[in-house]
Amino acid sequence: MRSKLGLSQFKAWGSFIVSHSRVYRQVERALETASGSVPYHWYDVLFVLHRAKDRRMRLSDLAEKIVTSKSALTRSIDKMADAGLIKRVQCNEDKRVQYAMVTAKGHQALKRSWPIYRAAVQEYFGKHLSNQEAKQLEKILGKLFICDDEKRQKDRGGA
Amino acid sequence: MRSKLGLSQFKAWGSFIVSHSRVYRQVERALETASGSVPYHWYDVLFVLHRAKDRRMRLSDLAEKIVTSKSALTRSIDKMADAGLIKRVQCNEDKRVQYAMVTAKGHQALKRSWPIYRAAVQEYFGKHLSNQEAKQLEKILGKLFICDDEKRQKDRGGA
DNA sequence: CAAGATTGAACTGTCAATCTTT
DNA sequence: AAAGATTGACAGTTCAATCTTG
Repeated sequence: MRSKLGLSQFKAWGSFIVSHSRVYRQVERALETASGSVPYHWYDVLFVLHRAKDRRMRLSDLAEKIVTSKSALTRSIDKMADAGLIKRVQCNEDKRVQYAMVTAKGHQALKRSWPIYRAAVQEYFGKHLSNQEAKQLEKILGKLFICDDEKRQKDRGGA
Repeated sequence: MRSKLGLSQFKAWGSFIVSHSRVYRQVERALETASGSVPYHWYDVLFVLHRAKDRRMRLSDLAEKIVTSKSALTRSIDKMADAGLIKRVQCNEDKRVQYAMVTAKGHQALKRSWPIYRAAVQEYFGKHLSNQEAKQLEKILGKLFICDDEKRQKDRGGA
């Protein structure tokens, strides 16, 4: 915890940026080009909603979970609703609130996309790491955002 | 090296994605909002050009180094040239080739931005990692793209 | 025809402004 | 006035088509 950026940290930063851009793009592309799968961003939305209580979530909460702005989410949700993968539901207690809810079709899309997603993550990421390396990596990267999460922790056992 | 994605690897992937999006955005924003600094993307271009031979590089090579498409780079370079930070230079031997070259003004912009960039990387990334962790991280992440780099290695000691 | 680079059209994400509800 | 969400204007990205040179 020094106040000035060390060389090791700077080099690690470089690897972080480069590895992410390479790997992420490849996974993204794998999902885009495979037939029967949804774009990464949609996958993410479906995945989070699927695990949420009643398979629905407030748009604000969803925007925090996945990482987008509210306005971007509004637009994604519109498109996904057009595609029939999710449904908008108004909240009765507070009419400002909109829920996004996975539809049966959305659930199917998630199930169809999962093998493609899994295979891509394995190919471009998992394949290159031993179990030990993967665990180390998770632990180290966790330090980068745990501080944030402690602030915005509204996630009450929603795993 | 298994053929199926393991749980450790999948969890590491999750950390990878989340940590990157959080950290990267914050660094990006730090550069955008600080006065006298250039956007991250421009910084990256200036940084790479600055270290290149004669402070210039072919657009194709540059596009490979930083991670963008050629068309995106063409447009960035145009804007940066408008801003006076880089200069386009035609190649005499092969008139298809365009070089991008850092100008004095570009060099100054790089120097002005560096402390801001360094501070942001330290604040949102380096601060959270010990030297050992940083080294481990770099080593592990290196495995993710070394395979790619071996294929496209045209980088003859350009460090 | 291939390689380097550029352009146009379409798309996506972002900021600020706005609308509704509390 | 603040919170949740949406919209319009705009900037940046991408794909395919194009232009020029080799």
